[in-house]
Amino acid sequence: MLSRGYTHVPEECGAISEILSRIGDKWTVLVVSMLGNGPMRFNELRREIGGVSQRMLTLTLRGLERDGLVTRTVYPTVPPRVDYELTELGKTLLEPIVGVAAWARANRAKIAAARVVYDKAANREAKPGVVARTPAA
Amino acid sequence: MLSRGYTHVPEECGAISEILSRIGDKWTVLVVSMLGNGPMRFNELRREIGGVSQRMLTLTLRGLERDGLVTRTVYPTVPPRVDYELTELGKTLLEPIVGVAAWARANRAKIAAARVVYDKAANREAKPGVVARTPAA
DNA sequence: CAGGATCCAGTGTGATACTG
DNA sequence: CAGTATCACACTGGATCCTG
Repeated sequence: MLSRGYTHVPEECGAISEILSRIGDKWTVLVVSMLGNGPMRFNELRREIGGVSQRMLTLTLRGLERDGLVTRTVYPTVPPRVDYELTELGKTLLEPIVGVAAWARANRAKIAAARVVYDKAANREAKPGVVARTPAA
Repeated sequence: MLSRGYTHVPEECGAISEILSRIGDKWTVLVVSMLGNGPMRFNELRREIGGVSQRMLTLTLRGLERDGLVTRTVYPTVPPRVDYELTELGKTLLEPIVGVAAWARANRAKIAAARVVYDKAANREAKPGVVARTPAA
């Protein structure tokens, strides 16, 4: 496990961080996951994901296209039809991504519990008798 | 995989998305990775990571602590000494995280190349003869 | 249907200065 | 050493309106 001899290369950190924040944005993982089931149209994705604005879905897809993770296929029909599909590179991303997603799903309860504990402790030590942090909500 | 019968549960998406953006922020993955090598002190982390502001490192560590992923141990000496260490839960996160990090490291060249191609194409069709997008940088 | 353009609010991030 | 406090700012993301 990372043995002990893990060599930290600062230069790589920048690059990796950048990619990480790409896939760490609000919709990328969701979109890639959905596309893992096969090609989808724009509004199809929009419906399935739910809660994503038109703008953000467009931006997310553009970004993924730019990074060579999805292809965008336009059928010049009327009304227009656009299919999005994972590239081979995109499909390889699927595996690590579902790994993280699985972890998140498996551990979100523990995390939620940890937060409750932490917040409670924070409130106690904050200033006993005074307002404290959580504003009632 | 994801077989075809992947069931999309919108409720889970919210929760997963939230966790994803937690670990998808700018420093979390880096910090967890470093801590994977064993406990570290505040400024030790700061130095090793490089480029992280004091504020952001503090915020990141607080967040991880709140989520039960790292422990914070204060030694009441002078000068003060604080050790950060992964919890058991934190260590389980290490595996999926290095999976993604490995993917990022392995494919950043392809991504960079894809961007060049995409941007070049975008520039050509943008307005032939005019400035175009990349602002010189 | 797909998505471009605009405007606006929230917040994530950083620089700096100060403290126990 | 290990923070906290404050400010300033860019960027993310959403709502809305418009077009081919």
